[in-house]
Amino acid sequence: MYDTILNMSKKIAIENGLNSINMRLIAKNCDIALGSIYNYFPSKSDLLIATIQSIWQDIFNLNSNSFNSEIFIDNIIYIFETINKNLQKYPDFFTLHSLSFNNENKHKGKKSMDIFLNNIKVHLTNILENDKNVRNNVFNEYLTPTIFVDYIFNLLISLIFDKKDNCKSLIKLIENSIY
Amino acid sequence: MYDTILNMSKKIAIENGLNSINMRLIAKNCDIALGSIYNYFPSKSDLLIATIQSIWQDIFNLNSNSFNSEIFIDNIIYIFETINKNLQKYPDFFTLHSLSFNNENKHKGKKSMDIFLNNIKVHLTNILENDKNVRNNVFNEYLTPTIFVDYIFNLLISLIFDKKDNCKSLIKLIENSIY
Amino acid sequence: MYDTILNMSKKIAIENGLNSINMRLIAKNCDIALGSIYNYFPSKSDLLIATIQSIWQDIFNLNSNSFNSEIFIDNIIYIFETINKNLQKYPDFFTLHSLSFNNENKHKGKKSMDIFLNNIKVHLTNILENDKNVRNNVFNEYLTPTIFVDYIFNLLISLIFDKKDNCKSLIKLIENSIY
Amino acid sequence: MYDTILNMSKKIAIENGLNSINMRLIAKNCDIALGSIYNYFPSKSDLLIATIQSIWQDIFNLNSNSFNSEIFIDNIIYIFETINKNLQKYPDFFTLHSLSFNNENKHKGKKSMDIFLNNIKVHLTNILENDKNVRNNVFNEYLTPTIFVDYIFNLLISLIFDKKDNCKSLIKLIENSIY
DNA sequence: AATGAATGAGCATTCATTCAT
DNA sequence: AATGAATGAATGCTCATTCAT
Repeated sequence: MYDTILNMSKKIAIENGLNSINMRLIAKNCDIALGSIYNYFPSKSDLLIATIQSIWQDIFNLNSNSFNSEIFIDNIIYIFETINKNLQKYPDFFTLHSLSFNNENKHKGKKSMDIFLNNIKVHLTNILENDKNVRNNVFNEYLTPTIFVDYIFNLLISLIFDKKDNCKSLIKLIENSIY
Repeated sequence: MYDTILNMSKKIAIENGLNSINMRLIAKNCDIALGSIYNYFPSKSDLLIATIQSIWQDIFNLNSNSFNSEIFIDNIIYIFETINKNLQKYPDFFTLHSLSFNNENKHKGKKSMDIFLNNIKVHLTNILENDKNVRNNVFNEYLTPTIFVDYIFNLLISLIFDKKDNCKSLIKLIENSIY
Repeated sequence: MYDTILNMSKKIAIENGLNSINMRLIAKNCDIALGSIYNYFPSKSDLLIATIQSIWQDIFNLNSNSFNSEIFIDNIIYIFETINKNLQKYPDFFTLHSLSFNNENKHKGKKSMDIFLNNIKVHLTNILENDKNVRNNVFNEYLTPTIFVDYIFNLLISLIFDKKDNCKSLIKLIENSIY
Repeated sequence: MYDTILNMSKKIAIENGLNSINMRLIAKNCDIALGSIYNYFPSKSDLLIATIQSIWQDIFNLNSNSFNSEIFIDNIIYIFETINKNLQKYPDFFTLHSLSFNNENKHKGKKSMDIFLNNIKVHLTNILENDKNVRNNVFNEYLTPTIFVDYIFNLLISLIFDKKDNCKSLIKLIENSIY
């Protein structure tokens, strides 16, 4: 039941945007009583947080085991392709304009999300730091490996959102930057 | 009157977030009648679009004349600093969690915004293409100057949102990438 | 419109008790839109307070001018009869089990009510203190005229609530006590 | 189990008011299943009635044996002091704004309550009627001993609700009235 | 152009009660 | 007897929009 509700919430979010999620609609589409939702999610806010997290999990379904290369650039390609593959489950994903939390839920939701994404970033940073192909003098006190990974991750997400089918331009940028 | 309404809308948006904009509140704070707003903005949606555009304009208040250097990197620094300066008018800007449009308004609003930002990007691209310090083989069929500018712009905005007080890490990235 | 709503609220309160007041029912019975109520009463709580106060006012519609006797006992009779007369407007008054405010509204509502009732009590106390028929040694440090008036008022209300058609027993008690 | 539920209901009623009693909360605080309550109390209404009666019983825990004086006034003092002592178990008693029943339960609940209180009143009336210190001509066809006891009882309750620590003013009133 | 009262669909949330296990 | 998930009517409140004046 928990999953039924959550999946319906995800479905609605993806098809019509987060703002169109409302408890009545979910109940109706799940063919359950309105009150039943509250047995599993104490408030709409909680359901929203669970929904967003679940969508992110679906899309960023990468476990550390998957990073099978010691070459930074290969991992980026792997991530891009995995995400794109995962996104096939979400053909309407891009009407989902904003996966960010609103002000109230920011504190509750943001934290667990950041931890989740951070694991990937830390892993990437480790690989980058041990990548022997990186040329000298690429990093300094301002542009650290951590910040560089942040930047690349940021651009990667943009590519995804822009529905690019490859990340070759980003790869070229990385090559220019560090190899 | 148009401006009175628009400015109040901006004020509310910046202080409390886009979602807290509502017609009644604006009318009340402007000391005008609720119905009067509709003489200037046919719907809330239109007011929202105008509000967001105006905020962006305030923040990206760069006219092409301002780009006084032929060095790409100098223009980036100039943009970063100008935006940061403009932002001093908006001390609560960052409670404005999302400046994006919702589903309905997406089509209406996104377009004019893109045109606006595009002017800056085109200008930057021109400068980049004529920057003689750029090393060879930096661009290819995937990573074009246009796309590169997109990327840098993207990262620039991130720095702003993250309240960074300088863009030295981004400059270093650019140097690594193209000089 | 304000009065339409208030009167309907009073009607419902008197016929079915305070707890059966709800915004939808009032709107429906008034043949107006639910939202319209909120143009006049910002919240149910405010409507409730206004309702209770208005009922009390209707029932205790005594102005100081009406106290035309210098004899304490005559005023008590006058008050009893006036209230009973006013109550004819409220044949179902006694299903209104409790006219007290709930915890939340207590502070807001109780104050103005107390001021209202207090005026009558102060007036009665004045008359009592100047009533020359009162025998000696009736009051002491514990039983002051103010407290005595409180007591008598209290019993008067009980008589009203018990639908007594006269207050002769109370008069006898007063006579025993002070004359 | 019956008592566990009843006591929890009393606890909640006294700490937060009758209106905050709800079946879920009681079940949770008793660490039993929601449905189990219904094995002992067929409806919330029944639980409410039992709760109110039990609170009254706790407070008016006077058995006839306790009336050990033949002097009416001594019994009043005894009742006042006993009630005040019993109330020490209920430090938050006075947030319990109304111990009366709502419309539906009125008929069911009021009756048994009245019988309970009536026993005390009858007893007091007996004592009053046999109190040889009572002066002549105190009672007549309107003010009977029964009604007088009603009055005094009424005022006694008021003193309790007003958190008075003694009933000396009431005693003085009684002395004035009948001795 | 200006006004602002009226509208009413829409929303989150509560909670007594039922009933299959 | 005990359980607790499921129910769904009920409720207070919001707010974009309309329209007669």
